Amino acid sequence: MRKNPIVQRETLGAAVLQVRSGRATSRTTLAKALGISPSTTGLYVDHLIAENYLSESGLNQGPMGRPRRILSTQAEAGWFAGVEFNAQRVQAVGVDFSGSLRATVELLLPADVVTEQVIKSILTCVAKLATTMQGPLLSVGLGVAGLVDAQAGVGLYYAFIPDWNQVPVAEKIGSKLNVPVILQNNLRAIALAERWFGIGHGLNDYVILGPRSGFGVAMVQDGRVVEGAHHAAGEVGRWPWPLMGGAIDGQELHHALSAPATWRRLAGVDGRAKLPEDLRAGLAAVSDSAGPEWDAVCGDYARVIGLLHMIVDTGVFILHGPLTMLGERFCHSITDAACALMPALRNGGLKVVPSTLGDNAGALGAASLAMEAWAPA
Amino acid sequence: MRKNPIVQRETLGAAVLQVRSGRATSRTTLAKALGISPSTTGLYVDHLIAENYLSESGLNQGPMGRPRRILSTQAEAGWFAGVEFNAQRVQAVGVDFSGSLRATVELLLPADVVTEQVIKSILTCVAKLATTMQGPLLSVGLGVAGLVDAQAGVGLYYAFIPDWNQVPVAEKIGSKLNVPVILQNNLRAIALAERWFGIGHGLNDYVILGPRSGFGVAMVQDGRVVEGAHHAAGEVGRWPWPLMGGAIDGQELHHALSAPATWRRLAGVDGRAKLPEDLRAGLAAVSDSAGPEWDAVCGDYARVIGLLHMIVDTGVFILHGPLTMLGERFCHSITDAACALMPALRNGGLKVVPSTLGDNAGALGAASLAMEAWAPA
DNA sequence: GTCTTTTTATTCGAATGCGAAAAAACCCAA
DNA sequence: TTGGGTTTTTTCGCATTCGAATAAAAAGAC
Repeated sequence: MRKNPIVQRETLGAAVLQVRSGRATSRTTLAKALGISPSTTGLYVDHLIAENYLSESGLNQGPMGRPRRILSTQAEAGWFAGVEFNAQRVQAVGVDFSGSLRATVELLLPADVVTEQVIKSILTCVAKLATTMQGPLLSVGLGVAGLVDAQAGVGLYYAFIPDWNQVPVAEKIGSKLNVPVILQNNLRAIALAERWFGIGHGLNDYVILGPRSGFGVAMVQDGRVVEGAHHAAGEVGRWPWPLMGGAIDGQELHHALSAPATWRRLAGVDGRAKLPEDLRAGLAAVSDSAGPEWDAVCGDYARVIGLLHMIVDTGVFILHGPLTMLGERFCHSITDAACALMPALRNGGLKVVPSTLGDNAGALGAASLAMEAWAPA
Repeated sequence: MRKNPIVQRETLGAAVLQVRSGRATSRTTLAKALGISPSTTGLYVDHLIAENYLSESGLNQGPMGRPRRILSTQAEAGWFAGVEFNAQRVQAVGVDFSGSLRATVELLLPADVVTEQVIKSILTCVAKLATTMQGPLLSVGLGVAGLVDAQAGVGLYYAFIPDWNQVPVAEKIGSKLNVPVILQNNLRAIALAERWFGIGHGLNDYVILGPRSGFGVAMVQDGRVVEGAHHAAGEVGRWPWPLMGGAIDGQELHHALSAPATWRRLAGVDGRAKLPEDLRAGLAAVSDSAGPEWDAVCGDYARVIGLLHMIVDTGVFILHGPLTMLGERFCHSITDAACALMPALRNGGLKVVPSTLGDNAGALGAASLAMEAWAPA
């Protein structure tokens, strides 16, 4: 047995993250990943095993030498809640300590929803999850629509809920549940979801494309989610459209490239046409991928993505939202169109891919927030 | 006298930076800035004073309590060289340990310059500076034209020097001078120059606008210079132009908004017209700030800046290069035009300002690189 | 089998950084 | 002038972290 008690909460949390993500599988690799000495790492691991957060699950024999003692997270050590909402619904997921999705809940919101109802629905979702999850709830991540001050835990503004203004969400939820509550804008949460559950695994630079009721992007640069000086990074939906239009008629990008607008353009109906019940299904039914409408839409996406790419130099664009139903062919058409429009992109590894995550990416991202923020008491 | 010898080079360097920047003026404020305990900070300061890097320069009495013992950097402790080049010239500055500009050198390059000549000219500049600077040379910062891998210390590519390809500049220079050599793209170096010598002081988010022979931007987000996954962040010069043009005629943004192109447009001459000897003077002579050309140019700048602003959400755009000669009126016109074109910007604190730094901003930025990287032996 | 090589993990003394308390330096008021 | 209040700086013991050496665990050679 070792000697010292341990205190560095932060480092313990970081260690668990490394193990959970699979970046560190043994004491030695963990030491390297955390940048601390092997001896200290041993102490930390001992402590985490004693507290039942980690366990050893067999040996891993390399080409030679003493085999590594494989470290794993203990799934039963507790769970994380990830909740995301917009004006229509609340989605929530429960994720065990190993990072596996274990439960899903969805709650529809009435048309004239107000702040207090949203808060209550969030709490309801977490309570429902709690009935199926085992172990204690460790922390809650929240993907919040609209502008968010993540640091302060405050929802600043959301156009589709009238009284959603300077709402101290983290405090409101946290005081009821007595666990840490972490906020982030829901699109930026999705960026984290890709890191933990999707294509973003191991990537340090990528962009989430979020054409939904509006159009926004979330950027990850050098492993960090970009928030912006006024929490508004990636709000390209309000770009003027067309980009070079001389006359100012108030048209903005999301009028042309939001998910409903895209459907209308592809379906060849005008602005007054009723949207399908299920937009995803409607988009999946778009079969024509060669007509002039298709080319026009892909060209528009290509322009936006190309411009973005040249600014932030990321490379991978991950398409989210209903438009993922258009599949690979859509992403390919966009890539092709971008290279055709912008010579500068031809050698530059531009890649557009549809997300492999489903409709609950936001909730998964919120759960990722919770996981990343957690540290043992 | 205290007890312990000190070893954490990194922390010593960070401490000096805090003092030099004026963010920390006493042991206590330094402790807070560095996030280490006051007791340890005391040890570090003792060490730095003993080694003659810092000194105490009097007392600062607050409203009550024991007065702070003011810490200052020792100007004579050594000096930093900052060198910047492009295809035309090499500029270099010598900065003393307190961060004051002390010497300037410029060297013109021949029209058909090749890599080895550039390296030699850089060394010549440093040697010239050394004759006027006192104390030992501590480190060299290099603002490199074109694509740069800062981490590796390699100049990747620069269009205007034919054999500038995968040049291990840091190694080449460092091995001659036997001091650390730090590289960065020259526009990104300017971003650092603004932090240490200009408007960027205290700002965490801003963008450098660099219309010169081309057009690029450098971004600072959350205090960090953005480099991009392929070292190409901010290369907006290759945006297609006009942005929404249907036909692909290979026109790109820098054809319209580079410094020479801007002069031509404002002067009302066509592409074959000869440029003035001194572009800065030529631009300063542009008196008409109301005609249709002026509006067109400002509108174009406004578009670019507006789009950028909505992506990265920074707020302050600092104009660099020859166009600063157009002064405040140019920046105001751009801001006005941006707000007119993009309703979303009207409440959002968009600010465009001309840099107060002169022609040697790049060299100053390179010196900032050197200062930021230095740590005692 | 035993010994060498290689890699991982642990032991143990040394030292670095921290926290709490003390000291120092100043103001102000009585 | 003296004592209380306030803030900065230093002292000092303790605990955490590190580095180097050691132990452990396997593969392969002989």
